Amino acid sequence: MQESKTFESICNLLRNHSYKVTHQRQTILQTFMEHVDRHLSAEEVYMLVKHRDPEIGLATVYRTLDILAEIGVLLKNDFGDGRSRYEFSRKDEQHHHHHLICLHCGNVSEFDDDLLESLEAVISKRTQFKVIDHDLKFYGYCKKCEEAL
Amino acid sequence: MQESKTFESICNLLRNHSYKVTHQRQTILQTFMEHVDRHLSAEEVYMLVKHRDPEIGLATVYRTLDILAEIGVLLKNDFGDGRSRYEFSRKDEQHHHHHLICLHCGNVSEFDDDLLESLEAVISKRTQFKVIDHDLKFYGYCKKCEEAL
DNA sequence: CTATTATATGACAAAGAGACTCATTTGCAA
DNA sequence: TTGCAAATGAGTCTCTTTGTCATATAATAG
Repeated sequence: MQESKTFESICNLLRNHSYKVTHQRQTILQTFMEHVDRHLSAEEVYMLVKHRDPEIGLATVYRTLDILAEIGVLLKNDFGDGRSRYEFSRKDEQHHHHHLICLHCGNVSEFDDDLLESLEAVISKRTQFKVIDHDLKFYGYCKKCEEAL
Repeated sequence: MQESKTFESICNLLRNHSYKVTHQRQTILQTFMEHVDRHLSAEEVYMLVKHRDPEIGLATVYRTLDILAEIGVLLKNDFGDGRSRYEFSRKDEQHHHHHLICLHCGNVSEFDDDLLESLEAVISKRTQFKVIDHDLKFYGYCKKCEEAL
């Protein structure tokens, strides 16, 4: 079935795709796994990684995140704040979740729903567009900010 | 009711917001209105505007588009191609349309639907997030590209 | 119609994310 | 252990967008 995303399994995934498992990639992956809850940008990962190994360069972080996204470990998101943000992809999800983006603090939370499946079908029927994927974002205010305002 | 978006009405809208109606802004607006069908980027508008008045600077185009978006004439979109793209906002639309983005040619078409209204209600009920706006994009292949592939 | 003034403009610099370059280093297979 | 393709780090470069500032110009008052 679905292979659980352990550190080791991801290293194997890299090898299966002919990518070398360098210590930089391991450090970046490890760091990322310690912050699954957040939607980190490359720069943020870089900062966190620096603690563990100050030798790692920013370009390597960019390259590694790209690769992890390419082999399906991470998802690259654009929340409109001018930088890409990554999250672990949960392949077990049929249709990925939607994001709730706070206009005040920028925090991103998630929401599961499969309403879009039916909408994709409607689109295919009504238009000539073959839908492959979708991206749904909600903008508003998280509880904390809503209360503070 | 809803004021129709004529050139003149937009000029008045500018004045109402204490913006001057300069000849540059008029040229940019006029140019934009001749391409309502497309989702132009600042650079593209700049190119088109150059024909009419080669003196207009790129910064002015950026500033004007920003202003037009701010006063509700245009909508600023992010289709993930690394630049903002503008379209006329149709205030008469309760809930704005969604975009169908072709992964091959990059062309953007539109799709109307109000399914999201109910989804926003569900979110408000199930989470503590106060939804203000949403953004739904579908990625896939337009008819032309689908046939060509 | 002219003077006044705050706003807008154009040219250019600069910011910021991210991709590219290339000499050096390093997994890893033989 | 060796060989080499792949990866790395440092720096440069690109691209979109914003900032700066001296000059120009709408809108307004007179």
